[in-house]
Amino acid sequence: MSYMRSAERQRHILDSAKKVFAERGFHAANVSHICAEAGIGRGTLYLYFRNKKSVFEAILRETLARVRALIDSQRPLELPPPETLRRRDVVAWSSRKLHAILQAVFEDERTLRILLREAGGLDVDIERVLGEIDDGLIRVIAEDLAAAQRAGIVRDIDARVQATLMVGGIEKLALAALRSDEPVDLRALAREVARFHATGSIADRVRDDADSDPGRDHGTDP
Amino acid sequence: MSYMRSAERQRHILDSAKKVFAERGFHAANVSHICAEAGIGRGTLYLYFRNKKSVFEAILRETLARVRALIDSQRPLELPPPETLRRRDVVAWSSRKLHAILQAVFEDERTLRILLREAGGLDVDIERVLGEIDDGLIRVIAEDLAAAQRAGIVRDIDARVQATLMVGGIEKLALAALRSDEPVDLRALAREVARFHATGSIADRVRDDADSDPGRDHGTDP
Amino acid sequence: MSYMRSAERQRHILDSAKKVFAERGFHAANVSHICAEAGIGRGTLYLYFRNKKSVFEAILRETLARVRALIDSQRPLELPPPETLRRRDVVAWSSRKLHAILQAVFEDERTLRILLREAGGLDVDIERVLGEIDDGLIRVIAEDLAAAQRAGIVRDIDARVQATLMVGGIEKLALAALRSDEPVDLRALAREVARFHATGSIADRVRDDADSDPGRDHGTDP
Amino acid sequence: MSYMRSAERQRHILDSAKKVFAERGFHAANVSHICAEAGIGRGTLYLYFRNKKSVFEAILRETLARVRALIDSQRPLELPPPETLRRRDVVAWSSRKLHAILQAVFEDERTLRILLREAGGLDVDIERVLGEIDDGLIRVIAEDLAAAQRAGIVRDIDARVQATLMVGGIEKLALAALRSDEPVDLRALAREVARFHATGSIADRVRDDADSDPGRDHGTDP
DNA sequence: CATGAATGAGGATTCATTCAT
DNA sequence: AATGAATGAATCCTCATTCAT
Repeated sequence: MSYMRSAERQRHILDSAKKVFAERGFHAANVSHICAEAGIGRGTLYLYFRNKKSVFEAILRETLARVRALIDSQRPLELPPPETLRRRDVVAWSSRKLHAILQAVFEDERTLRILLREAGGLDVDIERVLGEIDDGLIRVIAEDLAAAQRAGIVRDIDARVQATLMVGGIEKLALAALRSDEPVDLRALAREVARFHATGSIADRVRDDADSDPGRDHGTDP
Repeated sequence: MSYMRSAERQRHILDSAKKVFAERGFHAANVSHICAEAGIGRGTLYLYFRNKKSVFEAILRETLARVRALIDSQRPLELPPPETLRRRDVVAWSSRKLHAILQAVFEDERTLRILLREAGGLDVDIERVLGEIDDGLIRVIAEDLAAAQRAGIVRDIDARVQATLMVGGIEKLALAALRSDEPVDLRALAREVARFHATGSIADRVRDDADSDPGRDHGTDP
Repeated sequence: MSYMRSAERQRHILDSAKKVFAERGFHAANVSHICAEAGIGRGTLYLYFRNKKSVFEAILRETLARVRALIDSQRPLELPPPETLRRRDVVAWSSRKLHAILQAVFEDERTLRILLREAGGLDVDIERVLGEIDDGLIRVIAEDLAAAQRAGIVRDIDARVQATLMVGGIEKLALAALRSDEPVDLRALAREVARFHATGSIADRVRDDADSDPGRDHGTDP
Repeated sequence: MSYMRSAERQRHILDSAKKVFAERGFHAANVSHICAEAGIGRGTLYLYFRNKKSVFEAILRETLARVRALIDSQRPLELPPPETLRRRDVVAWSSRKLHAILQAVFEDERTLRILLREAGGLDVDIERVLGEIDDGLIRVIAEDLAAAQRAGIVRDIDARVQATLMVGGIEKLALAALRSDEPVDLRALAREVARFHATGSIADRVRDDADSDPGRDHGTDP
């Protein structure tokens, strides 16, 4: 491969590496695989990255950077009074918001695959970055939830826990899709999660807690 | 190490391996580490297992076996009519149920750690087992949800998706705990998840979808 | 190669390595060369030594150990009064003494070759060991010289400098021999050096410094 | 780096290389280090030298050239009759002569360091040059010694062996100085060696070999 | 002439697995 | 059955050298 400007080439290597890491995982991916994919000599990679690990880290850091950009760009939401909204509006809005966030973070399916499959067992530096990505993503969602709480749209629950549950749920759905080699439709996932989390699963026929009849006390384990 | 009958010894190796895998992850764990932990010679391991991978697989298969046992032992739930229940009863019941399941599957923290951190990047056989565990766990929960739906206690939503979200959420919470080296309290996690999923997050002040004012339709993306 | 007891095998590897290092020098000697010479697999070497460098260091340390043993075994010499000796007796005695020392240190020609050819450019740890060997060898000789001084057999000169000169001289002669692929005859070298250092090179016809005519002072540089 | 004529630049590279080689030794010195020191691009070095080895060789050959110049410029010494000299005159003269030679050969401390530390373990071509330098240096000194012998100032000993011993001694002293990071004072070294070699170390109280009393036989260890 | 991006041969080292004892 | 010494395939990385610009 002929000359290529430095930044361009680094980008190219990163993309090739992303592909290889997504397909094989960190350990099964050899430096040789990456270089072959990038169409470069094995030594060339080391002009742009300190070692294999740092290529991987660079990929993760790009994602982390996107997450941070998201955090930085976040403005306190301007929300209408709850009385003017219907539940389906909230779900739709929340779904769109979620989708935007997911799209920004999981840019492409390869990134998604890498993030979902390399949960750990790697180097400690790498685990930290993975943790920060998780953390940032959860925080972004939690902040929107908190804003919605202040606006009276969302119940007064622990926003961070709620956000963690949403992220975990989404990732699990995505992982299932990846496992069956279906393409992952982030928009659909976002919609699904938004709906579930908004509505709750208990049927209306169940009585409200405030209801008079105390009945027998639940909650003791069998 | 003194005399030990074959089955006993295999058990012992498995436990030692579980400890080592939980601490270091599959790749960083050497056969030497495992044998040292088990107090046996390196050759001995190969009398009981075909290779390193199959030790790991055996650990996962034990978990899978527990999941399957759970599936097999599952009886269609006998549930009271929804009108006799209050929401908090449902949450409490669901929380207990969930906890029982999680406890059965994630036996001990080591297993949990292994399952959460080795999401992939490993061998294809191993990934399949991981997938089956996930699948089974989700199915068990989904079936209970379906039963609750039939009993009119749970809304008519996609039980499998709901179960997936719950599992994903729980695991994400657990992972966060593991990352900060806190012990994982499965009961607390189960309670949290049960509550969130039961109730939903939209505040009561938001109008019902059935409400008269049609307004313009929000939220359906083109 | 079949089983061999640990100490024996380490010895065997060390000998093979000594041969290879002597022939090719540290850098040109590959681990593969050493293992091929020893008739062992490449991994086996690492059961006995941490790495290539430490094999080399072990060889040097053996020599250092011999030097130290020499130092420890050194007893203050019992020497006859100088008046009972003739110069040739002193030379003969000194030559034998020197030879014994050289033989103890430079055990075999391989060791000699290694020590003479790897003067430096290597790792800092290794250079230190080389320095200590040099130092010890010089010290042993210097101590004998000092004893001879106390006995009035040797002039009152700086014993350490004298010893350094002797060692340097011997090594240079040996190196010249090695370069022309002659076998090194340590006994002959010792004799030569002993003679030169004993007698001095100025002819008798040169006047003694004590002689009357003071003349102008030659030789002290400004 | 600004414009520089070919010869000048080659000179500049050589000087930079000398510095780097002296500091790090041949193997630890990278082409990159040299080029960085010289302030040139890595490719440029190859316009002036065939490869890394030939840079090193060029440095050695410069020294060899100086040695040869010394040989060529050597005129048979005009020496006064020994009876007109005192021993201290001889030492002083010999010391100055030696110093002049050493200075011419070991031009600067860097050269000295390179020559002393890279005794071997390198390429065969390089070893030959090193051998020739040694050889030439010894020959120059030997020839002066021979002249002094002819003039009756120096005893009738093997001049070449004597010269080798002197060179070896000097180099060992120099090496010790280098090891302790002291600057090497060639003049002092020359003086020391001249003195030792002139005088010899046996005390006057030891009887002359010519003495009548046959005494006991020599050569048996005490 | 000068550059430095690109290259890939070469070498050290690790570690799962085998097998003689 | 148990061992652990021996193995060598596998892989990362360095760095002298080339060559397109």
